[in-house]
Amino acid sequence: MISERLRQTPLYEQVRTEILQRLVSGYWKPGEPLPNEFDLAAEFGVSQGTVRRALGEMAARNLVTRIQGRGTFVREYDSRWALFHFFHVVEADGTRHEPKTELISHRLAPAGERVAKALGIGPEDRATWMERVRLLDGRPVIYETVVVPDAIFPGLGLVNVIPSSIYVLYEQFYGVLVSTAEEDLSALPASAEAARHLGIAEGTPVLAIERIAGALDGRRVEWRLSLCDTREHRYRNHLGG
Amino acid sequence: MISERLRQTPLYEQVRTEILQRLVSGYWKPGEPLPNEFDLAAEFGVSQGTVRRALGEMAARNLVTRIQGRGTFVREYDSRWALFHFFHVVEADGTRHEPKTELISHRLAPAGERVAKALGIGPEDRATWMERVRLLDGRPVIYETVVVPDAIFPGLGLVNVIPSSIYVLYEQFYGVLVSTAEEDLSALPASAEAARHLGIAEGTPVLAIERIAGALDGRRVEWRLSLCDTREHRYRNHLGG
DNA sequence: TAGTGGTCTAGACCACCAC
DNA sequence: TGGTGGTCTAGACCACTAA
Repeated sequence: MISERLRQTPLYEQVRTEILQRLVSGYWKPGEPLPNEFDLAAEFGVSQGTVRRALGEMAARNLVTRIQGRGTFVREYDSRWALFHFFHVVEADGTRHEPKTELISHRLAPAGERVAKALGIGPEDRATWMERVRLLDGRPVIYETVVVPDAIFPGLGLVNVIPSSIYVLYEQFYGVLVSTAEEDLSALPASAEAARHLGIAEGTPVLAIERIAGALDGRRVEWRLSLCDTREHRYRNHLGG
Repeated sequence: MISERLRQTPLYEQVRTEILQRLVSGYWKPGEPLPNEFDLAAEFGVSQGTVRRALGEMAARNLVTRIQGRGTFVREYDSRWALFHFFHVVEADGTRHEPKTELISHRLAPAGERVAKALGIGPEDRATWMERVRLLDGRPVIYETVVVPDAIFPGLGLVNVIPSSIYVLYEQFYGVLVSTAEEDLSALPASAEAARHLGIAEGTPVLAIERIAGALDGRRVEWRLSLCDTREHRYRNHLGG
């Protein structure tokens, strides 16, 4: 029950926050339908229109999916959405292809200064380190290092199989839904290691994407450094509109 | 007057489209207030709520600014908004600074194959070419080439002064409001020319941002190639949320 | 105080889906 | 056919701005 009339915050924001907390807490799980608007309105003690507004905003943020005639559903992780939202690799002609992923290494180790600072944890805190190569048409185009805190993903460093879409793993095994990312882009000469994995000469310019991914509840859950060979591919950004 | 009840498209979309066309056509000019919701509703033959929804969506897309107690205003170009929306240069520590701009050259010439293809014009069509350097703390960090069709910006190639924020010029002198951008990012070795302007060694990796900017009415109005020295600065992207 | 946008409600009707 | 979300309306009241 919401409906405190002393409110400084609008009712629809309170409703949105309450619904969000239920998603975060797992009270409603990905893929499940929410109660309909009238039931939610009755439960929260507001009108249907207020619930509608809250749900509409959540749909705009991709937290729920609304389907006319069927209902409102907790968003399931869609690898294509992620791929194109967080990783817009395109061919020179603008077409998009889904890269394949090969896991190179995978271990438990301290986070270290740089990652710790990015994720807001201690440098000695344990984390799972993964190295991967992404391939397009069988040729390596991205060499990346992914680091996640063991406190948030316990045991991930010991698992045998890491699926290609790691964000699906985060969601389905740990209930962590990645919803935001902050990326810092720069150009670097390829290190010896990166050059080896990408099959290019050491010192070749590579696009470096340092990403901090955030979960629904605002926690920073992943640090990632992607080194991209952009001689034949581009990283695309669409802004505005 | 809208309100055709045979509609396939919702009324609020028709209202939005009609208002957008008035912005594009200059019927309402940047900075000017729109009529209030009731007057617009009466003019279009819809209810206030429908106008409200149309305006709310336009506010979300940054086309108008709504201020409680004052009214709804046609958005004026805000250089800071653009800078951070289209060009998020950040220091290593994440702070943002507005770069200064120096115009290096400025001439009228054919668009050429690459630009013509990007802008959807003919390679022989005339265009204004501008070269600029952007500086942070007096040091060059970005060397960029900006090309715009003479058909859209007639005489720009002959003007003496080009202001630092070129998008303000587009808007105030030509009524062209840049609202979208598509960017392709890659890493390149600095050419001799870029190296000279950036004060770096030839072959140093630079971040290349090839941008096609779109106007409110959907026309592609600018092609731009920015070569960024990212040794001490980053280009930041915020996704999701 | 008058006028604006912001919130909230209540209810009608439509479009779509599943059964 | 019944239930869902989508659109649209009408009207009340609030919050903010400006004169």
